[in-house]
Amino acid sequence: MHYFVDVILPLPLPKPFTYQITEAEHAYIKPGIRLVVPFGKKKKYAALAVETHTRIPAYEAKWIDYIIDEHPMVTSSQLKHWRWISEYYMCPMGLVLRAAVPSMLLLESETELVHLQAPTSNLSISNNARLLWDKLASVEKIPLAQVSDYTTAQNPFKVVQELLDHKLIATREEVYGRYAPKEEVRLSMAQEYQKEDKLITLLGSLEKFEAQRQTLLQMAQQKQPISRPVFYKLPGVSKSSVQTLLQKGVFEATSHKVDRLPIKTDAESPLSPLTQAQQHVLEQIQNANKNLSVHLLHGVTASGKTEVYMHLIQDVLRSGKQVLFLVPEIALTAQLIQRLHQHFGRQMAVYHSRYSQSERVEVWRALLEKKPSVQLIVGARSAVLLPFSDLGLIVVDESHEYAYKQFEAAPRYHARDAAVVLGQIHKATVVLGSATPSVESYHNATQGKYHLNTLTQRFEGFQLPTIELIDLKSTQKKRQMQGVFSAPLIEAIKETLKKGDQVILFQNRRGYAPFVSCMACGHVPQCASCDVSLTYHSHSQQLKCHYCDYAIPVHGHCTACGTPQPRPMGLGTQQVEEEIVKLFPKARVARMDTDTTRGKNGHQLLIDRFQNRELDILVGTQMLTKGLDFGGVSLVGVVQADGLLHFPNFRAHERAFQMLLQVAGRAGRAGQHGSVLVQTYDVHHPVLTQLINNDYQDMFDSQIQQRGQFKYPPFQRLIRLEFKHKSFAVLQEAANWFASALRANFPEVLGPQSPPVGRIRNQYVMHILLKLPADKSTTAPKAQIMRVVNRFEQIASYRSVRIHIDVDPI
DNA sequence: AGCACGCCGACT
DNA sequence: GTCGGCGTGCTC
Repeated sequence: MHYFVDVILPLPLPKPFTYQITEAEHAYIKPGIRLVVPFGKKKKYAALAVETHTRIPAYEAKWIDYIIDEHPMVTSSQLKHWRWISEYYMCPMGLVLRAAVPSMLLLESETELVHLQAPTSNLSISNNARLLWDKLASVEKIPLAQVSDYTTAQNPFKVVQELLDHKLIATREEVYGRYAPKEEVRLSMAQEYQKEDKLITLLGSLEKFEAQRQTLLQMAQQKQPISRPVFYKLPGVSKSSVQTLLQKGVFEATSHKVDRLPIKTDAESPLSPLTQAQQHVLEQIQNANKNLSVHLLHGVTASGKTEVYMHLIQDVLRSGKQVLFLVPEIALTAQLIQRLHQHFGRQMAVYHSRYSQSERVEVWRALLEKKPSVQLIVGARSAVLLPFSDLGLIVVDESHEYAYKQFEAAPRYHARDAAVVLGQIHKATVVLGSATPSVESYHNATQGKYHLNTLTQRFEGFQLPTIELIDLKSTQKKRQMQGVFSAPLIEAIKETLKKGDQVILFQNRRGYAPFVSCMACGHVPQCASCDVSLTYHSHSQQLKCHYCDYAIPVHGHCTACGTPQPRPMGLGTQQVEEEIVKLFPKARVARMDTDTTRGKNGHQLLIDRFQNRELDILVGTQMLTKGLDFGGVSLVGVVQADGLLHFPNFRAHERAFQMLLQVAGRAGRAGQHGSVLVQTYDVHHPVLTQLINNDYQDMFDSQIQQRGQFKYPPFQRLIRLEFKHKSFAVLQEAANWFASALRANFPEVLGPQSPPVGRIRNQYVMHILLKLPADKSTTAPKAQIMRVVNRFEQIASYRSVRIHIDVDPI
């Protein structure tokens, strides 16, 4: 009898691969266990076992090398969920595996290992592990493939994993990677002065130096090294004395890696009581029919959705079940995470792609072991892929956010939809929260697919800002403009600054990217590899492409006709910033967009400065809209709303409404009355009317009517096929072939057409959009598409055309 | 996705 | 004559 195991390799392969195993291995291997398998001529991969069997394959199966795990690293419900993602989003399982599993758990033969110092002296590791670790101490780094040269262990991968788990070695990328763990400086008394007599002598000699004496006395009370910032805050401690004592060698400073989430709070503060309205929603959700477990929580700004979430979470945690709390982007959610941490710190872990590999692995393993310290997971998109075993509740905060949809690389999944499916698998309650729900979600709620819960009351003392439109057509006619600012907006900024309040200016750069145009011939410099105008960056004096790395210095002369001084055109945040600085030279102005927040803590630094009132005016893009609470802002100016309204996408109006309402919500949070001024050329635009009336229902009604009329979601499902090739002729022919092949099977095929940017990195791009009925299963149509893809790939001349499929594109 | 194999241009 | 460009096809 021959025995086989089917495995998923972390590669874009269409199906599992089959390897041969012994009878004993057949009895041992369970789905979810990792195996090391040979692949190709010399590569080795950690692969995931999904099935053992005795069916002899048509090819000669290779033997596996090793079994890594004793217990599955992936749970069966997790596999089920991954399969759904793989099938629904038409993406190979291997890529779901890649997206889900921290790379440290998917070691490859090239992975380089480095030796780390032991944190503690009493190690409980196997003999083989200790021998290998000792040997590794003498070399700088070794690739995983060569580990077998350093150990006599039968299963070198297992030994490596053991050392990784004990943090005795690390993968090179982790050590030198972009996301090095945060360092914290800790202070302690130098060894010499820890003896009481030495200390007393020293104190005596410092009689004339009261500050140093006080500082020293404070340190003498510390039983262990203390974090420097914490020490500074203690009574009697002076910063300069600490410096002096460090120089004298009385204190010692050591640097430690710390968890990004600070102190695990011992005393968790109790939750604040709910209002009647919140209590009502809470009970609605708790007492709902368990067969229909998805709830849309439509709560207006400042209605206290978070309080409801917290009570739900507390309840589920007490029942012993796990909770997943999804946020659109961790970096912009610091305030919320802090609040959750105050209440649930002991049971909570944050999971996020910016966390170090070892932190992610830690969370993964802790979840597998069902540890109470990770009963609540707060995370971005990829947290839906974690090994939950007993989920009771999933909260999707700001569920309308597009950041939940992965669009750059497969698997192109929508975390909100994946969360709904995950909830079904675990029979968990799913709460989708938003002040401006997506049209799809709200439609589902009105159709009875989701429960609808609404919160319309705001906190006491909270007033919604007044929203006013400024007609740019008329202010321009009356010559009431200074650059991009109208007289009423300038006046309002002036008044706000006079009051000592802060101002936010919002300019959505998309669709209005500033470019350089020659005044004489109108020439606009283009990217050499993409079909876009170059964007002007005044700080670096460069013209940059936003789609690739192409950049050229700004010439004093037009490259086409030689006329001096090409002029920047269009309107971007940078110009808004420059103009505001000219108009208000005394104001402290900063800009927040992807250019200024590149760094790891870029956002946070700016947000902190703004919150601490070190800035008066903040200019920014969408980034500003994400749930930030700034107490001092009483004016929000939208520099030009038109770019948002006329975006060529069926979701443009919905998006504009969401974005403008969110940005308006930044004005006047607690206690004070704020105002929002929206500059536009189109004051009668329905979205702007809906905005000033704060009328979500009207926005929804008009959108749902249009979506029905023009056959868009939620009435139709969209699948977008993207084709890329360096030859436009080949691409066009291939895309045309594909479109006609689809038309033979499907009634609604749009395209092929070139997207707004038709060439990126020297590759031409074409799209085909397929519409499928929303009320029928998409399994058969998707299989049909894959058959067309297979036929397509049989044609030699099309073979080099890359196809990407995006299900439910945004 | 990698990576080896293979067929065509710019060099010693 | 070779070195190396990247197009093509395979990996159980």
